[in-house]
Amino acid sequence: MRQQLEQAIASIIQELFAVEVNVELTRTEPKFGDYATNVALQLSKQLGKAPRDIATEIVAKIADSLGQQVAEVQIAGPGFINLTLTDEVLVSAASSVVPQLHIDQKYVLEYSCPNAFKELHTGHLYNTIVGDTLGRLLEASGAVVYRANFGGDVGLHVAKCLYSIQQQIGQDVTALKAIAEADRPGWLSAAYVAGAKAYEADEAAKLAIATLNGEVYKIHADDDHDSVLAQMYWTCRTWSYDYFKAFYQMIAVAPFDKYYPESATSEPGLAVVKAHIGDVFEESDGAVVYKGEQVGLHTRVFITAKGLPTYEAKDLGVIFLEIGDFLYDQRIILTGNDQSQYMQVVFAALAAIDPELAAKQTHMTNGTIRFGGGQKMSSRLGNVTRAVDVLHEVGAAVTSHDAATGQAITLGAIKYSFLKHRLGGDIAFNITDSVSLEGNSGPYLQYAFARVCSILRKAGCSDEQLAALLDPATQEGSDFTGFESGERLLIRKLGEYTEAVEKSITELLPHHICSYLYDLAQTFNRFYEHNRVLGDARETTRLALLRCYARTLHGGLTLLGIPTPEKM
RNA sequence: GCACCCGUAGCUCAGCUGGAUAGAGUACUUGGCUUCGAACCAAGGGGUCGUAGGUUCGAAUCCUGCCGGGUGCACCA
Repeated sequence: MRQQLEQAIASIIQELFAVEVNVELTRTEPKFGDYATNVALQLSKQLGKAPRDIATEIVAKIADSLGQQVAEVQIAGPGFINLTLTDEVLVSAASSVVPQLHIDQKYVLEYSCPNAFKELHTGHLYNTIVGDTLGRLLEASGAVVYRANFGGDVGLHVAKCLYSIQQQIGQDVTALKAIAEADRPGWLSAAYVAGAKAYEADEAAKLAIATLNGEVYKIHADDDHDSVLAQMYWTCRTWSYDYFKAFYQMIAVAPFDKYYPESATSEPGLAVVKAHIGDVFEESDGAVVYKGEQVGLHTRVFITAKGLPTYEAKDLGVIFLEIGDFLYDQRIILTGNDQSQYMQVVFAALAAIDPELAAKQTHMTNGTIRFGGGQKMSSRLGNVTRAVDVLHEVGAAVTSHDAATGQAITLGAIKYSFLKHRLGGDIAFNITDSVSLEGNSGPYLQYAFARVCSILRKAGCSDEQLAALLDPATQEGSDFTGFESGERLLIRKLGEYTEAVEKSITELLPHHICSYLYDLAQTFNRFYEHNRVLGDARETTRLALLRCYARTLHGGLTLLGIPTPEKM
């Protein structure tokens, strides 16, 4: 709709002044109209005319030729052209359709990426929720999305954990069977913490852990599933992955299509780097490095002097594994923003190896979660907050009638409080504010939805009708007639849904949808406060507005991955 | 030292491909439920958009310097 108008105005200008111009219609305050454009101001210098004179000529033509869509057109201020749309256009714009911007494009989305044998913390929680939502946005816009999860299943952290386990159970693998399923994550985590402590405090332990580290690599190299250590390792690795999967299920995110354990990426990573020593990489002090300075970056080691692949090489390895597995058009990797310069070097090296593949890479970053007082959580400081703790804390603060609804509200509160911020910066997470059911929060929107459902039911809408209404596949009807001013504000706001979603999809920034939905809910609440629906002479039109609102709110929340209970 | 990100109301944040009086939430003050769900709505105070310049008809938005905060810079992940 907007694009159509923009093009129409562009061709009017072409006709009048013989200039090519990109007309941009922006939403404007209701008192000015529905859309505004500043083309007249932009053209002023080029045409050597006063902006208002240019606007006058354009406006006359618009009134002439766009009468079907534009009810009113005015010039305001220094030369803005303000358009007021006809009611018919407003109605047709108010659909909860998601623009199909990525039809049949294949995306690999890599996010979450926890290390096996370790606990999921708040950073994983944030990253996972954002990654999941980006996936939903891409899928809704027609893309095929493969979700990949790349995590460390080898390395010092694993050895520390195994060391502590050996201290506890010796060589008795069967002792692992005694640990109840529910206790496994906590038990592993405790083992890691104990192992890490021993590593710091005890020289003998440090040595033993270093040896274990090498042995774990050997388990992979030999594909060993029989030795005592191997049995211990594989058992605990499985526990770890089971724990991740259970957690993802608990926070209701889409399952991952594939896990790429770090152990599987070493070999392909090493191979790629070694194949390009000389033309891309060079040897330096026994290590293989990429000299980033040549492209304005810094030098990084890809293979250590001992011949081991670093994270850099493994990251290259996973890129090649994923293109082999999925033949993607685009790959998006989401990590903490502390990795942004690191990733630039990896991508620069990749660009030197395979420019075409490098062009398909996008690195997106999320900031750090900070808790009250701006205090950063870190495992080193011992104040790291586990992801499950956040769930429990928020869950405890939610009061609800039944468990399922309580869980929905908990997830809504957490997800929304993460997603509403522009992606990239650090965010302050305040448990009290996030569960607060007032203001710009997930529960506010959930409540708004439950409320409109309740009204629709009262108006005679059966469960089946409601379900059909909320189903995106259902064709939207429109029994609207002309609007009163309050109704018009609501239908106008409903029409902005598609634009907000489009913005979120093209920029891969979910927060635009959050802002929009909050705005929408507020607009509705204002409308509802001042206008009677049931039993009113305008009931038919107003109920149609309510249905459209319910559908839009539901669609938006679902797109974000936020549960939409119909009662709460 | 070099590089990247950030600095908007007391607090938490939108707005940033330049455009009309800089917006929300929260907190504070006040008003509105015998009437469709008040987890709501309405009203009020609260700002030199870090700072100094520059570009422009026009800057929170673009450029430069400075101040303040965060992060990253060779064999960890």
